[in-house]
Formats: sequence, structure tokens, C-alpha cells
Amino acid sequence: MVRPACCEKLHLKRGLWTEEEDAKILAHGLKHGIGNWTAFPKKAGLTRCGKSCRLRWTNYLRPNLKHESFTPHEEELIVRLHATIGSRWPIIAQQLPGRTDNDVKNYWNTKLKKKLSGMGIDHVTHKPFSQILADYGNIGGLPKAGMRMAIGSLNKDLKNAILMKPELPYSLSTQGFSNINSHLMPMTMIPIKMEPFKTLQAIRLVTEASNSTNLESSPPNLYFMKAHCHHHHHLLLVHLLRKSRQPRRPLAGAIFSLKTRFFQPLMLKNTRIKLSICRWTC
DNA sequence: AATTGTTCCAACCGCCCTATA
DNA sequence: TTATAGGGCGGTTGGAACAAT
Repeated sequence: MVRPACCEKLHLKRGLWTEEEDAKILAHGLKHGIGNWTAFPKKAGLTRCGKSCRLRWTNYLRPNLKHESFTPHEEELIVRLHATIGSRWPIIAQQLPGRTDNDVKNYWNTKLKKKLSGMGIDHVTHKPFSQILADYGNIGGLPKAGMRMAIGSLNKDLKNAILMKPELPYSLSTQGFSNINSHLMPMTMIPIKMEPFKTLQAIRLVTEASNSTNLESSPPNLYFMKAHCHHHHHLLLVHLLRKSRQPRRPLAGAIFSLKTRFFQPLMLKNTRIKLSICRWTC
């Protein structure tokens, strides 16, 4: 059966929203709920496409949204999370009550990128420019320990993975950003309240792996994350075997636990790894 | 006061994944 | 299994507001 077209844009209004249109969305959304966005504009008496209505609602009109400026604490959280998982704005916004992914993305693009650059920090790698230059000078001389390896050298690289350092080399204060050399702190010293960051780190690693793995043309890729669970240290080794862009074909892999010393099968349904999967691996 | 340059953010675009028929 | 719609997401843009000249 063929469904009606979702976004027939011909003759539909675009651009900035008027107060009258906002009032219609609010009145209908609060009274009847959202339901199907495609059907929403007609029910609410709007000549916009459903996608446009959804955007207006989620980014501006829905209840409990904050419209005031970002606080220093929110700034710091955004930078830390971006350093951990990159531009996964919906996940970052989930940690900031009342903020939307669009808010966070805009704030990053207009303020925080410049602020980091002004501090001499690269907003992509979150490393000082000086360190990037130094690393660049060492290309070819250092192994990519802990990120990529052959199966035959497992023991040596397990050791490297345990010593893996966190990615963010600085912290932010209420007065601005300040460097505290926290990159020298081993992952095991991160307080227990930082657990969500470990989970996010896992998302980043697995996502990077899934983006770069090609079974046909390159050897299997192995990626590490370290995690604590019930006072036992586990080294989780995610072994990705399949490029995930193939629709409906799960990403196959395995995790290795230092506690059990066994590989366990791991199936990742798609590249956009959800938090629940990473919690399962812990 | 007029012009030009810059900043900011709401909204759009296009791609992707999932659900459904 | 395939085709299609719905919805989520990251990147980008248009234009209003503000600042500088």
C-alpha cells in the first residue's frame, strides 16, 4: 500500500514562523498531542509541511525548553561531551535539560569553537595546536597503540589499552577555560560519577570503528574500552567485522572480558550505537 | 546618518535508518 | 524482499540584529 506523500512542499509556506502559527501549533499540540507529524499541520490549521512543524515544536515551542543564555557549567559540559563523542548533538543535548540539539549545535558553532581556538585548542581533536604539531612531526615513528592492532599482538596491546588516557586535555572554569593537565590522569582515576563519560567514550570508539571497517579490503579492526563493573575491571574489546551501511545487516562483533577471559558475541544493530547497547557491554 | 562587515540562530536541506505494507 | 513514508540527525544557510567604519 502506498502512503500519502510526507512532505508535499508545493504551495506550502516556508520561512520564519508568525505568532499566529505558533499559537496554532501550541494549541493543537498541547490539547491533542503530536501523533503523526504529516497529519499534524492539517489538523492544526497550518499550511506548512509536517517536518517544518516538528522542527518548530521540538526546537522552540515544546514545554520546558530553556531560552536563556548557556551557563558556564553547560558550556563546560558541552565541550567535555564533544571531546568524548564528537558532534552527536542529540546525545549531548540529553545531558542539558531544557536544551535542544539545535541549540547546542548553534552554540558550539558560533561560540565554543571560537573560544577554543582563542585558547590555542583545536576544536576537532580538543588538543593544543602545539601538541598537534608535535604529533605531526612524529607521524611514522609511533604505533597507533590501543586503537588498531593485529590479533597476533593481543597481549601487548591489552596493556596499552589499560593505560589508555582520556581525550580531553583541559577543563573549563566559571571564569573561562583553564588547563589542568588532566590528560596525564589514567582512566582508572576518573571518579565514579564520571561513568556516563565512559559510556560516551565507548560510543565514540564503536562509531569510529564502524565508520572505518571494511571487511573486504582491510584486516579486522579491534577497538578497546575499559570499564568498571561491580568492582571488577573489564577490558571490552569490540571486534567489528562488517561495515554497517548495509541495511538491516547487523554489525557483528565480540567483546573480551578480563574477568571471564572469554570472547562473547556482540551484535550491533546499526552504526548509531545507542546507550543501552553500551551499558549492556559493561 | 549611511554603508559595510560580523555575529547569531531559526530554519532548511539532504541523507540515513526504521517501520510498515 | 522490496518500496515507500516517517522521523532523526548533522551540516549549512538566509537574513535579522548589531558593531565598526
